[in-house]
This record gives sequence, structure tokens and C-alpha cells, in this order.
Amino acid sequence: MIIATFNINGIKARVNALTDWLKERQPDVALLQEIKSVDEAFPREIFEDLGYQVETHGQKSFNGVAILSKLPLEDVTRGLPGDDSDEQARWIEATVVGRQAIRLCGLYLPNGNPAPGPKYDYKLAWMERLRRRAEALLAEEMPALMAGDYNIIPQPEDAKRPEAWEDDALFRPESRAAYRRILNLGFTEAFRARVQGPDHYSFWDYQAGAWNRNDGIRIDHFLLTPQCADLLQDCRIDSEIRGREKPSDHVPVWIDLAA
DNA sequence: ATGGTCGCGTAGCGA
Repeated sequence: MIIATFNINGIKARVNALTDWLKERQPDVALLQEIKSVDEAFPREIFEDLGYQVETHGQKSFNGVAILSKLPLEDVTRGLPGDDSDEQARWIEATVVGRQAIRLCGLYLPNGNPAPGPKYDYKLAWMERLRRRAEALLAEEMPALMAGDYNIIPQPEDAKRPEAWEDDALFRPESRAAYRRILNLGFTEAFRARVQGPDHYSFWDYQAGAWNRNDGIRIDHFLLTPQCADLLQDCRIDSEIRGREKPSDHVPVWIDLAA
């Protein structure tokens, strides 16, 4: 089963790029972030015609997550638990039923810049809520994953120029510690379980020719529970997508599970 | 130090 995560940076602007990639990669599931659309305006028919069930959790102009699946989805829930006053659409869950059931959590973690400040406080508070949800997920002892745009550069090797990110909310020590705290509960980060070394990125800024200089960062991640990690066969980044017409600033990352 | 580029929505914010 191929499961992908892709921050598409606006569904309206990305319909062609996204459908082209879906037809090529043929993922069973695509977790999408930054749809930047309300649910009613999401062009669901285009993806239903490609054979996907469409579940969205959108908001006007900003954020928004979605799940596309060729396999049946069950028990869809929207919103990260822990703060009923949080109106930002950054979390969606569903169970995909293949040969075995996998619990999927699609997330768009807050950027947090500028740091320090209220946006950074929101990021760290959101990560603490994520940690609590992660603990509950592990306690279920079933194959489950949390994937999406984490807005976290885990290690210096995950940036072409780590020194440029020293004071950034994506790389500050508190951000990386909060991410590590979740990982160390017992998750496997799929990409680093399969691939070592530098120069593997999932995001290149639109500005200053970042793509042409390969000035990227790796911020889109798959965290797998032990039961899910046992099924991991592959993890790859479709970086070539970034060089196409009208690309997102992120590219898809996908895993292949024996499920 | 500044500005560099996109998307949304049609000004200015978020990234």
C-alpha cells in the first residue's frame, strides 16, 4: 500500500500538478496539507473521477488538510484534540482498510515564525497536544502513522544551509526537542529508517532560486508506530516534481507498506 | 540589512 504526504499549497492552483502526479505515482492514499479552501469549494469530483474517496477538513484562505484514498476510509475525525477553542484546520484522521487496517493521521504543524512570539507559543502548544495524541495512538497497539508537514528540520543534515535556519522556528532547539520528545515515545521516522546522508529535501522556497541551487530543507515526515514500522518496505521523496510547471514549494513523500 | 516569490482573493497576510 502506497501512502503519500504532500503539502500542495492551495488546491485551486494545484489541480493539474496534483492530478498529473496522482496518475503517475498511483498512491492508494494521499494526505494533503494547505488545501487553503473551505470544504464546499474543494474540487472533489476531479479526484472521485480518479477513483479516490475524498475527506476534507478545510478553512477559508489558510491551512486545511485532506485525505484522498482509493481504499475505503472509516471513522474519519477532524481536529487535533486538546483545545476546543483552536479553529485552525490542521489535523484529520481516518482508518484505511486494505489487507489490514491502518490508522492515518494527516497533519499540518504550525510554522511558528517569528520566534519568539505568540505564533511560536502556538506551535509549541500544538506540539504538546500532538504528543498527547501520539501517546494515545501508541497505546492502541495497532498499525498507525502520523504524516504531513511537520515544519521541523530534525537535524543539520536535513538542510542545505543549517546555519541560515539557526533562529528559525523550524530549527530552534525547543522545536527540535519537542519533535524528538514525540519520536522517542517509540515512533519510527520512515525516511531515515531507509535512507541516510545529506541532500534529501522536501521543501524549496519559491524565492532566490532555491530549487536551482538545491537549497532545500526536509520538513515533511512519516512517524510510524512499531506495528506500522514492521510493515515498512520503502520511503521515497518525489523531488523531481519541484522542477515542473506551477509546482508547490513542497514535494510528495511516500511510503510503501506491506498492508 | 534587504528583498527576493507564491496563494488567496483582490489588500495584505502567511509562508
